[in-house]
Amino acid sequence: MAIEIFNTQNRRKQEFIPLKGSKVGMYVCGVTVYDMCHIGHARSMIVFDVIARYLRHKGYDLTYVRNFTDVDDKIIARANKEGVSYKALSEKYIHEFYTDMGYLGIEKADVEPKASEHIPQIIDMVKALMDKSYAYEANGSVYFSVERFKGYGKLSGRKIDDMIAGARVEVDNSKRNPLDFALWKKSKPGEPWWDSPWSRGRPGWHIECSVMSTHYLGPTLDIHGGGKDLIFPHHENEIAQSEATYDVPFVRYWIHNGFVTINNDKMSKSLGNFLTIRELSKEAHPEVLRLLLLSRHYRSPIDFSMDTIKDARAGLTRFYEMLLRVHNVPKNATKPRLSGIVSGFREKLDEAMSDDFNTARAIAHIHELTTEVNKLLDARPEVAQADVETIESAMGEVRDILGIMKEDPVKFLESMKHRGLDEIGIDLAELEDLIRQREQARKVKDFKKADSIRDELKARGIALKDTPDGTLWERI
RNA sequence: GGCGGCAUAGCCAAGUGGUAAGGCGACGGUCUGCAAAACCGUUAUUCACCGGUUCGAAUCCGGUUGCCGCCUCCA
Repeated sequence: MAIEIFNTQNRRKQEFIPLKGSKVGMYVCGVTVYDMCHIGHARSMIVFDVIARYLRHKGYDLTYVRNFTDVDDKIIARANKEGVSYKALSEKYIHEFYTDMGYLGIEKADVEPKASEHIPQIIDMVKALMDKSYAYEANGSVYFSVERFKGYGKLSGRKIDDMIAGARVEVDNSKRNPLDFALWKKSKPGEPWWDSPWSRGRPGWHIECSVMSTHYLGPTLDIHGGGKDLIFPHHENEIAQSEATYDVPFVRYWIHNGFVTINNDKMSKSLGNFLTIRELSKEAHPEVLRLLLLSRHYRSPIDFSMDTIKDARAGLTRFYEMLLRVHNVPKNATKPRLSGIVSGFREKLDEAMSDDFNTARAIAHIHELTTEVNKLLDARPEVAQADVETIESAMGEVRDILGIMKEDPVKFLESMKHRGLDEIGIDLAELEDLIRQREQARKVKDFKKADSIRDELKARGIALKDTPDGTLWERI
């Protein structure tokens, strides 16, 4: 099934046709490494991780490039404040980034370039823009002239005149037009610098992405992604720089993900509603976070709360319990029972994902699959040996595309239980003792005592279930 | 002020012209000592509001209201 992608450029879904057959080049704006990553970064990384996984699953030969911005005003400011070099600071947070990505199960990109390691290429591109009169020098800095680039504003749907009329453009006397942006910044004392024809300075923010993307993927990218907030000015400026330099379309498909909000507000430090991935890793299993962040379409805002975590946890538990059930049921069936259900599921999964990476619909299909399998096993609790492989292969597909269902069901369900136990402050030995007491009471039909133990545990957040194999517990 | 987005049941949420997916919750049932889990059934004649186009609209167009984002660093 052909993939359709919603292209920010024209706000329509379009069939995905790469420039060079099955070879696909995708560039995603990574992070500026001056602080810990938050849940908003997690969403963006997960969204593009899933897009990369799906493209590969569909057989595309993908080259995925995701950069680190490791020289920039915020990094320098923070490094100076902490009395360390910009390099030491950025390296520290790159390390933290990898820790978080590892936790979330996000695959590495094929190339992860750093701005500071591409200074010669950046200088070359600035030179080229100077030569073509798209850029000018002023006081040792170099600016891009937005008026010289005829398509300026085409991605974000803005007009230069309208923006100048707006009250919030910065005033900078060295610029010819307030919207012009720095390609090269002359460094102040105490800031990192590199020699250039214009000054000892450092690159502007936007130029690094134009340089590194084309350096690794060529002048036209199939896909360029990032958060919605990057549409203007960052991506608009990238288009201007790149198309002015190479005279070919910069990007075929622009993909932008929506924000994560908390109580419907964008996360920001000033609002104090900032949740880091590190903090969350104590609260939630990584697959729960992935499921939560993939449960809404990537372009919509997603609101984050303890309730939505709980929903995601319940959903994931349901999937693993179904999987475990298939494993545990007798393998006596003479004919496979799950093949029809599973092949239907795989088709629907592909249909959902090919429709602009609709992970929300894909997840709904996993729920439907779960219901159908449970129904079948309720009617007759047995499968054929082949059914185990069938369900495993379907879950393997889910794992490859969405990055969930990677764990052994027994281990997952156990870890969820124990994670919950710590949170509500119940000691495992105490719990097991209470369960034993209740078993004894039930044996002698002292249901009053049995029920009171169950009620007590329920009040403390533990639900018991009696099965033919004994009493099981789980957190409510 | 300019540009853009969103408004679907108690909650989360899919759905861009063909007669409202999925999950959570709630209620009834099967099962159970009773429960839980699982399964079955019920839970939006209707998609913020008002007009219009159409044989037909949650979906397209115009307007109104509310919320949000971008225009300054931002995933």
